[in-house]
Amino acid sequence: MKEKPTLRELKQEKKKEDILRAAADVFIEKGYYRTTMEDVAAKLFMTKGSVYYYFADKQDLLFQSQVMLLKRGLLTIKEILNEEISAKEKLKKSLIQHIEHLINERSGFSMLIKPEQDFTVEQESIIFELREEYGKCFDFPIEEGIQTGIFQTNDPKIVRNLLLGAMNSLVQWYSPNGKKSKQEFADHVADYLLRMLVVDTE
Amino acid sequence: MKEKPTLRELKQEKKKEDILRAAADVFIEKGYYRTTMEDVAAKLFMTKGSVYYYFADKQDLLFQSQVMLLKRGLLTIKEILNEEISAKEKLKKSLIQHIEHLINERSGFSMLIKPEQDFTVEQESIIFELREEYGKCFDFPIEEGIQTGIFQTNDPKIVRNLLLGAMNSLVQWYSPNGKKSKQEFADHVADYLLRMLVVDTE
DNA sequence: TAAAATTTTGAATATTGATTCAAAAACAAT
DNA sequence: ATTGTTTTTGAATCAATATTCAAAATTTTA
Repeated sequence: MKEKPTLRELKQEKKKEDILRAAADVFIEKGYYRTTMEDVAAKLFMTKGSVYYYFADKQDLLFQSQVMLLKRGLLTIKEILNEEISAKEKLKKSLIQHIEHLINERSGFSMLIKPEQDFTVEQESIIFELREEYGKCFDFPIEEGIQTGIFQTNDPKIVRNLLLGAMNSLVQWYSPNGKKSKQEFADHVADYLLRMLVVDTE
Repeated sequence: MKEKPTLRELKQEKKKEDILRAAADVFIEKGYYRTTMEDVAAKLFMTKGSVYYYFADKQDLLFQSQVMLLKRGLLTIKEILNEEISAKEKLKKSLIQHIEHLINERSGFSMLIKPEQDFTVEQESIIFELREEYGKCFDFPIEEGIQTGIFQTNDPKIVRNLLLGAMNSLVQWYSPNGKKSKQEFADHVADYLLRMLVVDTE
């Protein structure tokens, strides 16, 4: 049943890939809704009509580019699982792998709307201030804890961001149907997060 | 210079608030780009024209509703800072507060595009599968580590999600201009995250 | 090289949804 | 009740793009 792929088919495959890469790039940079089909086409010096020859519609482009990114990430991370190393090493390597994937592709599991892309500069700076102020509410106790020695870290800023990032992700995966009550859940999550700062058991 | 607010002005204030709340709700539920001004208006049994009487444009609605949410969150979290408790207590309380705020408002620091909102059901389920597969790559070593006793947690799923959430947030705040090299950075971050699982110092 | 198949083009169409606005309705003050 | 002010309405406008499509260009095949 296997057909030999003709030259043409190979070419077509390549073109599709190119388009997907370009699309992913632009989507990541400008956000899905703000990119036009022309943006994508322009990136490859084609016209939008051409893009439609390869892909059904804009949504298809988003979908397939997401699949591509995910598959690409999966490939490398799966290799790690097969290595002959301790679970801790394995996890650490996977984390590093994922982090580098994120940094390089600038694209995570979910697409973001960055407000700075829609707001005016004044609006943007106001939001920025508020977020800073909010962040400070975590920085203060962290700094205090470092002073008094209950927290151990050389990167308070990084940890702060990790804490906030981990929490904010809740919006996506928290389900109120779990076993735990809201309070219990919040309490446990807070404990796990706190562990990032507290190394010794008291 | 202070003017007594007339009945009318009070009413107007209230209406504005109502609209902002409604807008925030719909934005959170459907995502900014997918909500129309009519959606917002309908939520309050008004017509879109009316909304324009109170707000300049859609963007303004997004901006002001974000400000509202942020300010509301700030209010409660700031109180915690003034309490007479240890830094660790303070941080924990703040974390819990933030977590509950997130759960209740279903809105974090950034707006996300949830694929389930744009994709067809088939597309959605494919993406879902891939993400699951990806997540598993972290679950396996975590489970293994729990078995062998190097990891301590009763909530591997939660921790897994926290790890991924924290990492994915990188996309938003990581700057390549920091002191650390990419590798160093990834390594440190991974170490902090690992702390969530490893309680004892070896 | 000619015919057939594939790919590209860009203008035309379609749709969606934001924004405007003049008129109507509701309201407040005298 | 009358008049002036505020608010609401919904139809009309406007703009931006996604999408289509027939014709032109290109490539492959024989």
